[in-house]
Amino acid sequence: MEKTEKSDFKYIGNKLLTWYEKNARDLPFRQTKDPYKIWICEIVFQQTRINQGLNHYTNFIERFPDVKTLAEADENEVLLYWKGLGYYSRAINVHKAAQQIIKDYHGIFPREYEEILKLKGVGKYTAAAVSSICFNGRIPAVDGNFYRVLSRIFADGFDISNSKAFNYFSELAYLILPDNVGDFNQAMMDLGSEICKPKNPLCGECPLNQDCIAFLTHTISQFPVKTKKIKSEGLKLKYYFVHRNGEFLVQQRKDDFIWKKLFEFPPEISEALVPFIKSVKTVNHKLTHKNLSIEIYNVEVDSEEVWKHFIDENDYIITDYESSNQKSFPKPLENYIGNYQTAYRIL
DNA sequence: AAGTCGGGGAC
DNA sequence: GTCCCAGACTT
Repeated sequence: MEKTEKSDFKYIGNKLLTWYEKNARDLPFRQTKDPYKIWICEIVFQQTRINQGLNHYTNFIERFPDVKTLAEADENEVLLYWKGLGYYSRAINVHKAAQQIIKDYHGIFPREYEEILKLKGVGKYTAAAVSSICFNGRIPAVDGNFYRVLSRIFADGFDISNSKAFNYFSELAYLILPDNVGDFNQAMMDLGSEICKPKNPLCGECPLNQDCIAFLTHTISQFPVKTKKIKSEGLKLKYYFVHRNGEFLVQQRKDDFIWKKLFEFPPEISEALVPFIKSVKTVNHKLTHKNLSIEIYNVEVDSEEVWKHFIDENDYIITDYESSNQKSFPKPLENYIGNYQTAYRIL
């Protein structure tokens, strides 16, 4: 059996580039090769749809326009700009990486793939993306789009949930890799999100449909192959919204679990203080969006004396509706605060 | 090699 | 409801 030469399928990559010249999405980060901006963009859009993260990206770049500004910023302010995006370790890591660039690279963004890879929160995908887009690195930025597009083009049944999928589909990507790898990587993103979609792909409009084995054999629905993952058990959380005269108590989470370093309401209150609270209302916030249910006890404290007890005997932080905007809360709690603020102002 | 981390949109 | 998204990190 003759070994397949890499150049045999390179025309596919070139055909994709031709399509990309006419059909590239007009996105803010497409007009720059500043490695800082491309890096931030890649981090923001990890596991995140473009429409969902665009405002965050724009605001983040506006507030932290370069490595130095980001490195010198306070971590909580970085988290504030990440509010609502999810995967908050990305914000923590991106902040650390900026300091890493100042310390280890004299503030100059590293050009080599291996060096970029050393940055906190930067994995093989992101390193490849920055390297190819900003420094002409010849490395495919293999992500979920690559898995899907390549498995269809080659009608390849390799399980994309397999840990080895990254290496496997990297090999396939090299088969079709054209000269302009930076544009190629972005073209694969656009093709994957606009044409070669997970469900109901628009094969009729696909520039590669005559090169796609799955399309030609009418087996598109069979690719990619992905084994199902067992979903974890639902998470139940309980909070006390302890408030008085428009002020309420919060504390900051650790970084070892969900919602890293975000602010939350007290998850418990001391038994001794229970008799002194004015009223307790249970509000069932059915934030079951995933498998998450949150129970919030609305605790209004009547006397100044008891209120001070709460503060003195715990490490809670007093905040109010106005200044809570300067802290990053999990989305469900942010919604709760917003709703309660409305009610408070009306009453 | 498997689990985990958020939130939103499509279906 | 389920699935998926410009993945990386931990164990």
